[in-house]
Amino acid sequence: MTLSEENYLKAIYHISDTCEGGISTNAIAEKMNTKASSVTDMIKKLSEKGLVNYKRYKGSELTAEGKLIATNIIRKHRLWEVFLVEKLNFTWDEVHDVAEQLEHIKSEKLIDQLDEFLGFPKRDPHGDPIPDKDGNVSDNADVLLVTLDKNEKGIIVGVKDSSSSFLKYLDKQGIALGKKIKVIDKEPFDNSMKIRIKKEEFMISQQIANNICIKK
Amino acid sequence: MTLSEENYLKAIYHISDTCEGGISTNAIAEKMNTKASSVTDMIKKLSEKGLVNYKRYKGSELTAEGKLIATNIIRKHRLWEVFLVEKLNFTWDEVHDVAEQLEHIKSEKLIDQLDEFLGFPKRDPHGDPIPDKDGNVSDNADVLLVTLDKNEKGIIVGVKDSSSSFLKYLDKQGIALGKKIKVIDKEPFDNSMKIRIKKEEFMISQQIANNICIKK
DNA sequence: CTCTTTTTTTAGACAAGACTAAAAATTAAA
DNA sequence: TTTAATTTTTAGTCTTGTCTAAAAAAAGAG
Repeated sequence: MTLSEENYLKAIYHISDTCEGGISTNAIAEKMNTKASSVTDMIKKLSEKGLVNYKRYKGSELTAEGKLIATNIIRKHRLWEVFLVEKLNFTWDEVHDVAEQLEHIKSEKLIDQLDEFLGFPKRDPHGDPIPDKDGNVSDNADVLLVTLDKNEKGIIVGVKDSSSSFLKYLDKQGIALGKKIKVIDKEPFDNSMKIRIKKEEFMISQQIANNICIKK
Repeated sequence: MTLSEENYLKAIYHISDTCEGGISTNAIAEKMNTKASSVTDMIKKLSEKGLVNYKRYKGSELTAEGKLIATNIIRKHRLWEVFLVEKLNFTWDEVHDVAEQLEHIKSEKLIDQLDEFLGFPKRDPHGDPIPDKDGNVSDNADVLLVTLDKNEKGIIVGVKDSSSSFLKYLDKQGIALGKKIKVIDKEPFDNSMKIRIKKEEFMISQQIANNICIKK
């Protein structure tokens, strides 16, 4: 696996998350910041290796093997993000570029031990789930509110913090299980967000958004 | 800096440690497991970038800038080795290949924070000194006995462990400050070594060798 | 000091991964 | 359904880092 091959698999995996069926060459090119012709070349190579299913003009799809490799890279990426934030005092917006490099380090022992060292975390600092070794990703339907981007919406299905003070706060704001929620705006600086619940719009801090589980 | 460029600088730095003057193209080729012609090409490139001084047929030498880059990579390598051994339960013979990858991760913050997280270690698990950010390497003349390879020799200049039981052991074996010592053989499996002091040959364990300081 | 051996460099080629420009297939529109 | 627009692929080129084979320089031997 070259670095480039790994990045293609990861890109296809991520696009597959939001789109159904075969992934278009153009979509991959956009994600990878490259040209469609380059994508075609690489897809052919990955296809020959049995990592994607590809038919000319019909788009691409990861095979089981390709998907396993992709989730493994994502697993590594997210574990490193946890490490950077929890152990090395990175803020959650600083981690991405470094994790993007670290995710390509090849050593099974390294990642297993890192996982243990971090206490087998379930989510990365952005609230995204960390896949297990076999590529199982804990139901992606449930995510933390904090991971939603501007204009995304979902339904409140749980909270992480269940202290009474937190729950009282939710009550006061009219935040309750089963309510529909939409992100109106998101402030990149501190990840506070303006949300709407039942025509009512208000601001909440990252800390709050970090503790609310959403089904997309 | 590409990965390959970094590896060349590192190789030249390491060869310079044992040899004086300009480093021969062949020596670099051997260290890099490549051919002399490839080395010539790369050296030219590094020379144009001002990282090595190079004259046709006369060998190469790192410039101050090249040396700084090399020591920085070595700094990263050795810090990661400490991390792997101290935090992730690697044994000291397992760390090299992984550190070889990690040393190329680019992030100043990462390495600064790692250094702090590890408590600003002075040596890696093999006893080699960790360069500081400015490329200063603490006097390389003193190393741990355990770092010597087969056939290397030196003079005993200190011990790390000064418990009485350890010192008694040394006494009994005739190991004392100022004695000349030569490594006759080294067992890769457990890093135990056969050493010679004054015509007397005997075996010592890695644990012992780890606590004896040598001036080469 | 000349001839041989070794070392180093040049010249030309190749694989990976990217790009541009042009051709082919698919999709959309009239 | 026949043309127009878009998407995808092919063909050919470029760069990086490597290689082999051959030429050039330096070092060693007689």
